Amino acid sequence: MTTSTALPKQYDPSEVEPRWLRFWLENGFFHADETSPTVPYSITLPPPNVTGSLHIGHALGSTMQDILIRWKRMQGFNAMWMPGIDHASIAVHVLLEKDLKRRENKTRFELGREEFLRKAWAWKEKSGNRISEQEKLMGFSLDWPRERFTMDEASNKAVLEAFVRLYEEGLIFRAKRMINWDPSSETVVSDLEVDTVEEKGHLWEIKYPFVDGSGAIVVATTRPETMLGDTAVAVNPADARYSGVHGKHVTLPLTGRTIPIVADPWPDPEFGSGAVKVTPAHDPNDYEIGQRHGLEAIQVIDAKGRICAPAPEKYIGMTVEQARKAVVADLEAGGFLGEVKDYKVPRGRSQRSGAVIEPMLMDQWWVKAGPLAEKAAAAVETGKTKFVPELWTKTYMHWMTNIRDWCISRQLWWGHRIPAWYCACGTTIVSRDVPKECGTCGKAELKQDEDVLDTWFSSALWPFSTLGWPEKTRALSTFYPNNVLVTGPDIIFFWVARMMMMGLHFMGKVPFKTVYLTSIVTDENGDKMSKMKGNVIDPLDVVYGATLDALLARADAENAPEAAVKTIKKNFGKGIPAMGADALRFALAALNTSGRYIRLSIDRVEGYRNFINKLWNASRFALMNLDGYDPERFEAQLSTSAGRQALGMPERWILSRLQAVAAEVDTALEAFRFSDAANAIYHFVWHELCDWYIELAKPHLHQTEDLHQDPARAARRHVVQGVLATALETTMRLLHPFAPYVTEEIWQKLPKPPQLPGSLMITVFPRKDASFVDAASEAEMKLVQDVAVGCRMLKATYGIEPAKTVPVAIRATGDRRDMLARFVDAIERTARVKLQLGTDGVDLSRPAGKEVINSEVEIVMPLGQIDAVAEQARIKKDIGKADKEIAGLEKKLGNADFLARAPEDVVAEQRARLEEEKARKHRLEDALATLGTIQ
RNA sequence: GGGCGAAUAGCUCAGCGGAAGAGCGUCGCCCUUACAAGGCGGUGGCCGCAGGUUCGAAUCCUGCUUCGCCCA
Repeated sequence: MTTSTALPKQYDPSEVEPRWLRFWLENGFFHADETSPTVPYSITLPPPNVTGSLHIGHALGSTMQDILIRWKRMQGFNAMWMPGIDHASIAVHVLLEKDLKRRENKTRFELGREEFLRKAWAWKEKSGNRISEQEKLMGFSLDWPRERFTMDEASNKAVLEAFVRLYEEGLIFRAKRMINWDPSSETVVSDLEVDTVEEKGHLWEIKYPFVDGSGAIVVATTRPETMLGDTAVAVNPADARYSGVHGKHVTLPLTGRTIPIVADPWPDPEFGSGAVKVTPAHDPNDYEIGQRHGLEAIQVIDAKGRICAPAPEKYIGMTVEQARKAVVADLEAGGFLGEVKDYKVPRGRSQRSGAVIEPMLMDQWWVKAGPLAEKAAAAVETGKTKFVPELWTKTYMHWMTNIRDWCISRQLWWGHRIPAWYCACGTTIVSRDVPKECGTCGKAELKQDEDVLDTWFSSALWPFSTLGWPEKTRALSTFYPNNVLVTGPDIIFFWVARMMMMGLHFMGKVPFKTVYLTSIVTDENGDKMSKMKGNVIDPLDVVYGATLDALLARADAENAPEAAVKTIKKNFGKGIPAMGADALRFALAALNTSGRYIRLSIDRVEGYRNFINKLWNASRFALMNLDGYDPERFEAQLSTSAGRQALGMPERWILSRLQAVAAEVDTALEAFRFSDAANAIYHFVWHELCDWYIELAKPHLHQTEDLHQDPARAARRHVVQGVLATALETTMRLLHPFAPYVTEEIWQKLPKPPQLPGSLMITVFPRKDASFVDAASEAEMKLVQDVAVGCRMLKATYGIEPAKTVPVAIRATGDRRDMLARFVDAIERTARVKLQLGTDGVDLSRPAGKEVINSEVEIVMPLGQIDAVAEQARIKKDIGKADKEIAGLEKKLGNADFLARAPEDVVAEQRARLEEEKARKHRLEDALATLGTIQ
């Protein structure tokens, strides 16, 4: 019979997802009320970078957050998930400047600050909206009315407040120190934004002649051009070769400058000649040496990375590369050049622009990190904030205890402008508002600092600035601290550490109680995904599908290299089929084990799409067979013990299993073991509910003409309908945080008691109900399954079609025989056999397949013909296995130490196993013997 | 150079002191009226190597080998 609930055979996410997304948004289910008296549970989404679109790393982290948020929301918590976008100062600069160069062949300086910022805001508008849109499509239940941007007015207010307070407390200061300079973007970058890579270079030896004409000292360097700024030569005081030269002076070639030789522990006698040139203005180690010896720091490289005065006229204006060649040529011409060797040179490169970093001495703004780090380290040490997986604690602690001051000023335009003003009289004013006049000299002509703050400065305030800080808002008191932060381990230093420092400083409390670090998503070969490589999997392509042409067109628009195009053709030759958001989300959860990487491929997602489809079809089956089902009547029946007794074994079994799964999911999620939770549901749905329960339910669900004349059958049918509907309904709740769309769709269609809320996402998350746990039914079902599988195996072994029903006899003893007697129909149904208990009437001398289930149960399947040799081989193999087991157990039990020292229950267990295994072997030998008499 | 980790089925990974597991793949047989995005069954492991602790080690300890990552 057909009903109006007939569903398509294949689940179609594209039809389902938009409907429920709209429904959830229109009903405001994602929004949390800060005045609610219920217990809060809050997470702040790591704000995606405005330069990009949602990538697979976001999809992973955000899916885990949504799982937590939806789970806790269903558990009755006041769950709030804070959305937002990050302004990504330097990344936007790199992107816009590149674009500017290509389209208009201009630099940002030619365009001007105002016009550049206009472009940046336009970019933000477009890109920011796209990211939010993508997050919605993934089904993320973010609290959209609260959405924020790290450069909006409220954030700016927070940034000003934080800066001024830290300045007043002496924790922000301005100082001339060695910094990392990116000459391509013309800005400082922090230590963390510089990657040191070994590149091919040379080691040059240069002779610096002694002033007194007594020869020359040889120094080794990888950067000869910096010699223009040398102010000393350093040798190790322990280096006997140079003991006579301390305090002597040399003439610096090409400049004629006289510089001293100093004794300092830094030079490694093993390196080069053992003597090094010292350029305090352009090398961090040299700067240290300079500090120790009071050396002058002479800057010879300017902000654009070009040689500048006081270097000799001829080099001024050259790039570093050009100057290196020129200097080396001139040294050689002057006879100053010694040996030149190939050498691997460690070189700093900007993570963002890729430019070679120039260490420079400059005036910049700094955060004094020491005192802040001390508290941040203590908070983790005392367990106020925990890292999951725990091993990241070490990474965090190591950095916190070796903290360096944080350079926060950037010579960029897109960002929070530093709230500092300078007066010609030399006064610096740091203020929340634009100051009208100089407090020292009264002059009104004040100039604001041109620079902006490091993006991470505003990000560090994010967990509380998003909740209204510095105002004392209700939202802040309700949702701070957050319960969890979910982010990647790559930004522990950049972000997690700094939120800890700022949160503790300004709020007096840690910003989050747990930090869950996600794995890194790689391609199926374990390579990091990158557009340059062409191995990226775009989450929305997986959700909606993409043709190869579409993928190639995009790669082309992004100027992807040839190799990337090749990889795309290879990896996605047939394009990407549409998987739906649920399949991707579930895949990410199921693959998210505690390893550091998740190897994702389309095939893996496809497997989980099949799972979603399986669930869909199980529900479809149920809905086709639930006519006449009355949820209230069934609920009433379950609430009485008499009603419970009326449940059949399979019903009690599946409800018992359901409790186990609910418990597993709960404990797994508590421990952030997303894959365990997902796999528990997967296994339950596929291998218990579908493979067994539904199969056993089928005969009882069958609608027949005489049903109304057979009250017992009708009652039985109703019970089975109820259990099936209940199991599915509970499964939808359990699965909802992982796969919100399909579960909502199915749940809405399922018949259920009327008092439930209007959406699955606001129902109650299942808890294990011990009253449904039924060990006896689980044991009985195990026996049914073992026997059914044994029958299927025999059928498969003898090439009998699975669909064909054949007679089998079961030899069973003791209570097993009684048990089996009760479940004959179940075995017949699931194994497709005609079952006879006992071997009466079976001619045991005729050919038969035999399978020993355990010491008490054996299957005998009479056959017309039998390949006795093959069957003997099969049984012998099984005997071999039993022999091995027996030998191992006997050895163990023959060990007096084992008997004396192992716990009693373990010994008893091993003894029981040995007995069981011996009996099983006996049966197998019988089977083998009978087989020998056939023929 | 310093630190952190990983080596288990063909692949990806669970298990972390008392019977070697899952998913995917692979190989058979099946369009059995929920699902071929499916069903049924099978195959497949010196748990990296060498020592040690223990009655008992994939699991704890030490060393080695090989691969990652972070910091200098």
